[in-house]
Amino acid sequence: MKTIPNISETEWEVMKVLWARSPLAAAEIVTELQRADSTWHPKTAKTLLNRLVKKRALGFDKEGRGYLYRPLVKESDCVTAESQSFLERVFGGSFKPMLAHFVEQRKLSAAEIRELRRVLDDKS
Amino acid sequence: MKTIPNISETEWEVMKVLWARSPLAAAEIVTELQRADSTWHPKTAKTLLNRLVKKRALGFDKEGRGYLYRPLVKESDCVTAESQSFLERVFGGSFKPMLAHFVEQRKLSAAEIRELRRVLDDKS
DNA sequence: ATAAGTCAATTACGCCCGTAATCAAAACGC
DNA sequence: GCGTTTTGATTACGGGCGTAATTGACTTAT
Repeated sequence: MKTIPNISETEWEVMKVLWARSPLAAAEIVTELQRADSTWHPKTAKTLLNRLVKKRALGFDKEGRGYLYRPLVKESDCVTAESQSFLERVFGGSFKPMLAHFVEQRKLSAAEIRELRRVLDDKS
Repeated sequence: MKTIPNISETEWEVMKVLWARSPLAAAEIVTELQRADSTWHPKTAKTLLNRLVKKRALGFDKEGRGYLYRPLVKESDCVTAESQSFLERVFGGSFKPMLAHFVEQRKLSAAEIRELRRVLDDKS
């Protein structure tokens, strides 16, 4: 059983790039990060890549002069872990209050609610 | 507009106690924390109380020999902030995939789904 | 009034995180 | 072959966090 490492807010951005497309070289990852937020500094990205490799969230294959990075953990597993932790911490683990909170707080339109209901219908 | 301070995982436990009942003295808070998790150490709790006061999540009134602590931020505001951040980070801010994920991953019973549907109905 | 107990304030410490800069090694251009 | 560029590795540094011990002030019991 592989345990999912803790992935910080900023690290998550890096993971998202690689979950969307991999393997990628460091330079490509930086480009991709900057497309979403131009303030990304290459050095910072490199540090995060190293940390993610160290915590075994990413792996790499040597490719000529550089590395090609790829995820070692599945996005869905990270999403599940993160969601569990959030639900537990904020709503004591119970789903209904969470749904109620989001529905309340986001003042959804009738159309959106219909859409959400369909999500439930699909699963019943 | 008061900005909600960042409240860490462990600090959140302390806040929950005071959101449930306040004001409380430090000793009472410790007792309450230990009811949920007996490994809580009083010194640790005190450190967290200090930090929460410093970041203005808690306030206190002098009461004789000690303090009575009380929240300065509303639970609902913290829940909203935390939920926003989570939704943004993990699901790119869109609610439907989040609902789908939870419903999928938790394999809810038909009865539970009916209950959830009622939450939606109440709001439409 | 002095000792002992009770709190709160201060200090500690190692790890994580955001944000980089510097160093070192390899490749490429000439 | 040698300097320049690329890119990975190491080092930096201040702040947050989890976990607590130490110190200091005030209270209380003897």
